[in-house]
Amino acid sequence: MARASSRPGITDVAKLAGVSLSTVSRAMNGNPTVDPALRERVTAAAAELGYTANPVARSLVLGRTQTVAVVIPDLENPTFQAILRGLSRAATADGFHVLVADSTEDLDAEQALARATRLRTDGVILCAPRMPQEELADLLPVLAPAVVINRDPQPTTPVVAADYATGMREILDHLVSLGHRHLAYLAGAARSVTHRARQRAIAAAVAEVDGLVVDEIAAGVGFDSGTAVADQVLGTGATAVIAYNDLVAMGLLSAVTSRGIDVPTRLSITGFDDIPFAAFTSPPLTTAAVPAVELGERAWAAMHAQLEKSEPTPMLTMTPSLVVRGSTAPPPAD
Amino acid sequence: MARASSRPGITDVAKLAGVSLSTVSRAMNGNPTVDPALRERVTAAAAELGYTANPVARSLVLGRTQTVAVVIPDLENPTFQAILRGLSRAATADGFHVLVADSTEDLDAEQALARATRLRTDGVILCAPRMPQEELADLLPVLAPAVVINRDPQPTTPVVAADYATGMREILDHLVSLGHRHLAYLAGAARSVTHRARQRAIAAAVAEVDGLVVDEIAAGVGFDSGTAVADQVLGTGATAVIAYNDLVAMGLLSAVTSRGIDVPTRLSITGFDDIPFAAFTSPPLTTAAVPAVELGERAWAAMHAQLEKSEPTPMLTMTPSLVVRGSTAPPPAD
DNA sequence: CACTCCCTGTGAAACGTTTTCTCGTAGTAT
DNA sequence: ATACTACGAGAAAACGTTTCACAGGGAGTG
Repeated sequence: MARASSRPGITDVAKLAGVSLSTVSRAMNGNPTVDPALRERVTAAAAELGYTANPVARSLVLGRTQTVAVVIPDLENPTFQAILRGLSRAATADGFHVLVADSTEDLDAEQALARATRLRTDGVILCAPRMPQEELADLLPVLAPAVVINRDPQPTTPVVAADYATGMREILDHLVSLGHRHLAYLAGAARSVTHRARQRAIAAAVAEVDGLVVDEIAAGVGFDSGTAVADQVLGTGATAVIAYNDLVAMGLLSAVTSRGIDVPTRLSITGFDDIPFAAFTSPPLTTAAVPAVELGERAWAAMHAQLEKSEPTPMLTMTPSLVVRGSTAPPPAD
Repeated sequence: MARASSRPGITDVAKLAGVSLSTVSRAMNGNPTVDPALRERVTAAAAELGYTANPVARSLVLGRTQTVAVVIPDLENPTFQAILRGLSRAATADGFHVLVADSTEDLDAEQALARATRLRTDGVILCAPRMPQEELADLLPVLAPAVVINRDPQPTTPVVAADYATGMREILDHLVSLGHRHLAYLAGAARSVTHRARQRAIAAAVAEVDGLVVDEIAAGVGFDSGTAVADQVLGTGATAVIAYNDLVAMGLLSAVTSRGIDVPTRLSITGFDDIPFAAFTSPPLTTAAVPAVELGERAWAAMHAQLEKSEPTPMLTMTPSLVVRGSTAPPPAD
């Protein structure tokens, strides 16, 4: 007999309903080979006891946990927050749970975290823009099933990504069409895949547009990185600056504005991502909108497909859309 | 013999090391009663096989999962994001995993979600500002161990909360000291505990300050709610408006600015929370800074204390600090 | 009336650990 | 030399479920 304090087990239900455990299990799981009358008795007994099957025990025997892990480099970054949000809601809608692991930008922790969380979940969605490709290639097989976000195509793992190169090109074209020829690019994470995509777009634009010059300035990925490079940016004489992301753009915007430089008349600034607050700076930020929530949803869909139908999803890329707001204008006349 | 495809089990390690399962288990768990030489052999065998104990099986026998659930009403809200961030990092630092459940403001789903996640975790941290107290009181015992965020004290469950009444009072005092006597309060979630705390602070201020009038206007909790009530706010003739939170304040700020009303010279606006972007609106927002990250950290500490030492934490409240920025000024002279 | 077949429900094994209990061996003391 | 202690290792039970293999019984058919 079970101690009264503990949660009721399947045995308790069986005893109360006067059947065997197996019958209870089948009845609860909707197995059609169980007599309706018996099923009725069982569900009644279960309801009376407030019985719910222990998911841990189920997981052990079934070999699946109904849970997936999401590894994110930085929960503070609005883009990753949006990805997590889209993913979490989509997974919940399908009856799955989400384990969230914030690697806090720690490259070493990232791997370990991914492996560790995989052990208690059915798969991991990996958002690791800075992890070296080689390391990633080693990691993915042990993580399978996995889904990777914002990386180049992988041999065996579905990738869901935004097309940063195209988004970047749209920004470049926008600035060029405004008349800018001397730009500055605030590079973020040097090792990140999305940074290299941006560089490709820049190289292509420089090759195609006569007289276009783009100075690359090392910066970070946060607001502070933007403020920190303000003087350096102004020193280049560029008439427009392409920030690595909206956060950096906002930092730069704030710093140059406080130096008395008007945006956009004296200097144009663009961001990237279109985070929720990009529309509310002054002036509001021209940026390339990355559909982060949808990225998360698609990542879940790719995972779900592997889990249920063990059907691999092809590479899926989504194109950011240029959002022109008030932070860009033609270069000053002088 | 195990099929080659599967992960190595404790039996495989035992076989390779030439010992029994029990010894492997003891060796891996650092049980001191195992001979150093044997332990050596076991760890070597484990390393060779790449063995890691199956956490699900461990959880079943140990009765703990090393995982906690966090139930959040809305992953889109920056304050909840910050709470989650603080919580997640603190829990990870202590070797725990975090299951995140976004109830998407759905009151019914909230309960079910909390109960369901509790079954696969060791406890749940509940952030449910709108759940009726009676319902909460029924729920908490079944969730135990639990920690509640931003609610009034509960009989058996630790509560970690920001003192919204005091924060509100500081805002009120700030506006009064600037000379404002006619205020508008944009009420957010009418059923939320923090709304009632704000109301108490308003009532107290009105009782103490001669001639102080505060009009309460129903609004929501998001940016759009702020824009939606702009005309209504202007219609009251109030010289300063206290928004439910920064999001609402930003919406209002945006709407009144686009109507040509200057903030703060014609109208003062205050927010609440001090979300990351409150400093970057124009003008930057005067607000009461809620230490959300720390709230999350403390919530984890309270949970951890229950889990390890089964020692209940007393009610813990943190006081928001007034951050005066550019969105408040003395009322217009006329 | 008897045999076979099918449908239901039961018993038992399995999932991969931890841990208690027990046993054997070696060392020490009388 | 014998007996007792102590310590380390193995066997087995337990965690709570699912599911396979089997048995029992009822019905249909020859």
